[in-house]
Amino acid sequence: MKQHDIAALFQQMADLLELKGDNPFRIRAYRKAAQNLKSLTQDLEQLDREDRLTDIPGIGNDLADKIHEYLAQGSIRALEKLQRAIPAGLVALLDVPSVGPKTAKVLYERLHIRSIKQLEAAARTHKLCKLPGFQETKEQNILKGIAIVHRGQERMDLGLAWSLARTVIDFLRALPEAKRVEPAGSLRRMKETIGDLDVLVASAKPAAVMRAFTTAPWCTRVLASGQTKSSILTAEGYQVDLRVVAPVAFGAAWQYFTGSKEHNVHLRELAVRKGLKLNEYGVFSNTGKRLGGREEEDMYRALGLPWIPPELREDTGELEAARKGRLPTLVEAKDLRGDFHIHTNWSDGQHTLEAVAEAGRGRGYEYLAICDHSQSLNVAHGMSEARIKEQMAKVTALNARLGRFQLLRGAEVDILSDGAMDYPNELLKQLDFVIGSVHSNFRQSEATMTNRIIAAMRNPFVTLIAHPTGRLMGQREPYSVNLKTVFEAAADTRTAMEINAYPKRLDLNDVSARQAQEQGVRLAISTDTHSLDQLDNIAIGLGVARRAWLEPKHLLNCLSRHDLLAWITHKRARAA
DNA sequence: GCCGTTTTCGGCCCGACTGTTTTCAGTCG
Repeated sequence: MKQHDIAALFQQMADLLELKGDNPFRIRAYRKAAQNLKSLTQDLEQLDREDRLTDIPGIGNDLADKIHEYLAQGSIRALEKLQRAIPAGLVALLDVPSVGPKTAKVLYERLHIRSIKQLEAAARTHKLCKLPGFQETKEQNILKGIAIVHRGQERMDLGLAWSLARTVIDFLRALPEAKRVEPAGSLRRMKETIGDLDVLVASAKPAAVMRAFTTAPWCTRVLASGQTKSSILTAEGYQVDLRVVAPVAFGAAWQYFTGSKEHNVHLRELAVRKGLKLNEYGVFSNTGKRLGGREEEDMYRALGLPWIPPELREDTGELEAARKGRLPTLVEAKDLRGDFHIHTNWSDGQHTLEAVAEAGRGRGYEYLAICDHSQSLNVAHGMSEARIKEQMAKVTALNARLGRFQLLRGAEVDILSDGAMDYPNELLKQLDFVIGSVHSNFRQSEATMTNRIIAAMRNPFVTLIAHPTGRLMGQREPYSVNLKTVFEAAADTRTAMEINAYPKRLDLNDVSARQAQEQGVRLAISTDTHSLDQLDNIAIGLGVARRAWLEPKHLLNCLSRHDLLAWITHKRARAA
């Protein structure tokens, strides 16, 4: 994906310009452009061919030229010039908490430090505190910062982040001084990974809340502690930021603390143009009169906007949509009538068909699709043809006793290296719901992998392509596949694409799912459940779907069982 | 470097916390 490469280069240029002490607004322009490139759902090379790169928000003539230069020649001269001027290691110093561009510049100019290793050595031998503006404390803080870098704390996946957040939130909600406690930040926006947790409390006694927070059992180190804001580290090394505000300002603070930063900057710019000022305490007129802030809605209403769901607050068009009254009616939990991609102990799941059915009915679903592994996937006890026929009979018998809630007879069928399915069509046609998945030969070329998946979609009995990129966050990179081409074929063949809700997968991701929807593809959120507690991950997948601007009409899960089966039959009939 | 229902030039969000300060710069989100 070229746009991601260019986004990274623009970020790098921003870092280098920062070290150089360049115009901060110019630096911001590079960062903003990088951000917008990452969330671009159009084809960058096509925009370039059509000379429409400046249609991308934040891209003007200058950056358009640089994008074109990279696409044509694979390099950007301006970046190379910067790289020659500024030693490579210097950028890495910015990773150290408490070291910003000014500090890094002094370190380089005075002590010729150009790597974290050199910085650590200088700090340990007390060379830093001899520098102007440096003292013992700053030297110690730099060493602490280096320790944090070395521990290399990875971002939390969304599942882990929510479980930690629940611990923190439950603790704070138990405090008598806390009137209201809510998650904020990227956690509330349901970003796929979370750097640190943000929690907001409304209280008339902030000091008591702060004291409880910084002495909580899961707090092992206090990074900062003030009247309204504190940061701590948990034993696992995760950072939690707490902000305490008066109840009258709760909405303003929740809006501010939820972000994203880009959304807030844009929102505040709109406010300035209207002669208003937004901050975390409220919305104010130019005479300083307070116009609101108790509820989040106050902040948007003052600008003539409807409330914007947190998952959309990424400055990727939501403010313009809000202004025009075109915000999507996002899918909600209550719209979901079922889940697909459920494993049982017939392959590598933990629970019986009966237990799964009971859990599905207990959640108020209309259906669950039982999709155990196919014969080739030996490591996951893939089912032989005889065995899946046996399972189908079992499901049919079970359904007779279930009533309104029903299990769908399905399978997660391997897409073999050549694009063939791992069961013959005579068997597939007997199933209600067929998932096609790539579980082998991940290293095929992009063209081969793309054709392999498209071949599966052309099979009339394949309903859904699961985890379409194969990534496992922190463990396995996505395989090479041209998603745009895949989506074209998906729309053409009426094959749905999965948003896999397993927290380390989450593919399609938010940007790709939005792109798929824009190309007319139907999507499905499914949990890939192997043990019953994982059915709860539907909330994580729902977050991705909402970040992708999806409405109920875009999702298979929102169809009744009757309409779902009709949708599946349509593809099969058309192929016949 | 971008951008315009004030503008093609002159703006560009806003505040908390820290450290080293006697009024503020740097960093962070």
